[in-house]
Amino acid sequence: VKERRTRQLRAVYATVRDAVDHPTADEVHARVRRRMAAVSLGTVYRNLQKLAAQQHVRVLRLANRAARYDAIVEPHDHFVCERCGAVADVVRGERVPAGAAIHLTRAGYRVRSQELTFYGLCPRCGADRRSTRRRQGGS
Amino acid sequence: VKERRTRQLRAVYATVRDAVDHPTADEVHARVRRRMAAVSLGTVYRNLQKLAAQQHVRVLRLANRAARYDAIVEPHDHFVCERCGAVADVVRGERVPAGAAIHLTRAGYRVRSQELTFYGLCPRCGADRRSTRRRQGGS
DNA sequence: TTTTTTGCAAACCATTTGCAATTAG
DNA sequence: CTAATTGCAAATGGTTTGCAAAAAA
Repeated sequence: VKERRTRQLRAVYATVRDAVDHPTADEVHARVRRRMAAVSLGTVYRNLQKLAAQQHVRVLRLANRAARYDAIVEPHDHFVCERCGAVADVVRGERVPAGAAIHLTRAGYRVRSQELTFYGLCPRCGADRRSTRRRQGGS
Repeated sequence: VKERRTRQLRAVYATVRDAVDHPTADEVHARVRRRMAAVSLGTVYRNLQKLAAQQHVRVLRLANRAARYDAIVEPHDHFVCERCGAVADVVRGERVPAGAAIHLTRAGYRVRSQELTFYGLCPRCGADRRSTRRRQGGS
């Protein structure tokens, strides 16, 4: 007997899958709690890493402190707003620089994956520099 | 009166500048200590962030836990070995995907910087999968 | 002298872990 | 049944911070 499909696991996955804002473990925890009572943060972390190991979610470690989770596992990039912290998915407009990868491969490196992240200001924060709230609160 | 050029600040900067392995704050601390007695870790952190604010060093937050520091501030990418944790600089072989950036710009985002990181196995770890030490210890 | 910086230790925050009690299969 | 999972709380690891003493300018 192994690999159980617990209520908690399902809830954690559903939460990440339905989120559009790349929530942190804490945010996932808060959202899961709104649907079912008393799920511990530790359990959320454990399920999150289990899902990551199974490739059902991707872990994003951007400039920020806390890791963020993304249920879209297909290759794509991200944009991080340096003002409000929001993370957006970026459609890969053209193939990422094969040049560097080939360079590495020739030098004996085995490239397994790559991550491209853009930093700057999102439309809301870039528009005018006063009237923006710090975060789009994870309710 | 402001912005003092202390022995500690100089030592921290010199250490990062002379390093080729993108050391963590802890590693910088250890190396600084070899040159001058009793410098506290807190001071190393403070100086590191001061240098970062002045753009004299770049802070790298890769998949690992601890931040790493790089004295090369010109745009370039990195490769992270998933086995030994080593970080290597990558010469940007060809222009980074202008496509995605243009896409973002058109959508109202202001792109200020970008970071491309490759993950995989470095030559040493990829060669054979047994005889490799976990880290290239910072002597 | 005056103000920044340091050292130290405690505080913090995100994440992990040990263990007894639950629970899915 | 019984091994995997949970909840809880304590432990960890990286980084920050308050404060009095030390040292640049």
